[in-house]
Amino acid sequence: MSLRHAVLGLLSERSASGYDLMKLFETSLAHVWHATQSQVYGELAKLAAAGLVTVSAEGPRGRKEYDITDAGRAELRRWLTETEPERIRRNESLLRVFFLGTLAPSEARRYLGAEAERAASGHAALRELERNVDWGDGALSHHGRLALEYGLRFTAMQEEWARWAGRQLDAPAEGASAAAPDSAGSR
Amino acid sequence: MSLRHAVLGLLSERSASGYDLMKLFETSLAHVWHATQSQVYGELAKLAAAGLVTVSAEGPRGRKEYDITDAGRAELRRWLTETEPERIRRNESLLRVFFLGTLAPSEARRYLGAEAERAASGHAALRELERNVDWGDGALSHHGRLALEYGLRFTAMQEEWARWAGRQLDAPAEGASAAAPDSAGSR
DNA sequence: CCAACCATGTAATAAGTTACATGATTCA
DNA sequence: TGAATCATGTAACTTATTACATGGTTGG
Repeated sequence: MSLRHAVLGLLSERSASGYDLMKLFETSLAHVWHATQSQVYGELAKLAAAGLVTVSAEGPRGRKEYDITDAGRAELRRWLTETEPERIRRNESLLRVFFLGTLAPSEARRYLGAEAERAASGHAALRELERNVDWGDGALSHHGRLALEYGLRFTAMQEEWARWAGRQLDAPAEGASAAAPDSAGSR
Repeated sequence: MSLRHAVLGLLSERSASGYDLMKLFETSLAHVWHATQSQVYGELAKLAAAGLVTVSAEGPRGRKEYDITDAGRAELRRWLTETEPERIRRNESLLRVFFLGTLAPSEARRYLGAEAERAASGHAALRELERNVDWGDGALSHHGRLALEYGLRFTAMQEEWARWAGRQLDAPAEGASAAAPDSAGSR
């Protein structure tokens, strides 16, 4: 139930409306936790009912500003310190790799090439983001910097892997014995 | 709707029952696409209704063996060659990083330390898997080898990142200027 | 004979997506 | 005055999780 904690986390930095939160989900959290508008509004209502946030002000156009409560902060803290993050168990790109054998070799190579490109452009987009974000806001953007570095390393790793995997397809399919010099084993 | 394609992909290698497929989801696809038993049985029924698989045989204990049909193979192929994989947009571990500022520094450091440990033990588990899997089965395990290498590189990257991020917490919070020598920028 | 394993399914609930519906305010 | 933006919500549907329910077969 991490959407709940994502909302609490954002509100722990500053109060915000559903609309404000959506913008945060689309910018700062875009690569980390996706949420739709209907999810956010729904979750805010549930959080308010549970007493973890309150409507602290109402503005023009029916705007409702939400504040995190002490109970909300306690729940955020409990989540961060007492629960383990769920491991990622779904990766569509990688799922496809399992079934590349059903394609012609040239098609499989094309897929891995496209993967490398996607990773490279993801990397470039993060570099761009790095230059454009105004660092120095709150703690959130300070830690966001750490997440961005993760993204940079991740996309770099993905590209390298995809290029390596592409070369494996060309190499003789002799099984595990063929450890590439470039393999993770070398680290 | 990748569960559907995961099932088709597995059946493209060999026919299987729902029970057999579940074992495959728990072993080969464990780190790549998680599915529950009720999802698998439900999906098989839907696939059969759609004509993408057929019940090719019935065995003891009500066992139903499923075969992929030509329409099923066509759909698998369409998915692999004509659609783009969905990017991962949810990463709970990384979401938590954004909110580490709400914790005491020692707690934040503990979190990143635990992340490094989790990555390291994931890496070790994959190394173990690498030694125990009998390579040389079908195309599926050949490509599974590629996915395993991805896992090895990924967990290595995660551990390195978590250790780096831990050091960042100790370093002065001067903002973006403090590029670590270890940063992705050095590559 | 009984434990382990094989084997399939349903029900209830939760989480996530897509589309729709509505309207106020600001500013050029 | 009209476009862009602010702002909230609901409905229908799909996907995923958890728990339950049932029973057959095999092998020590």
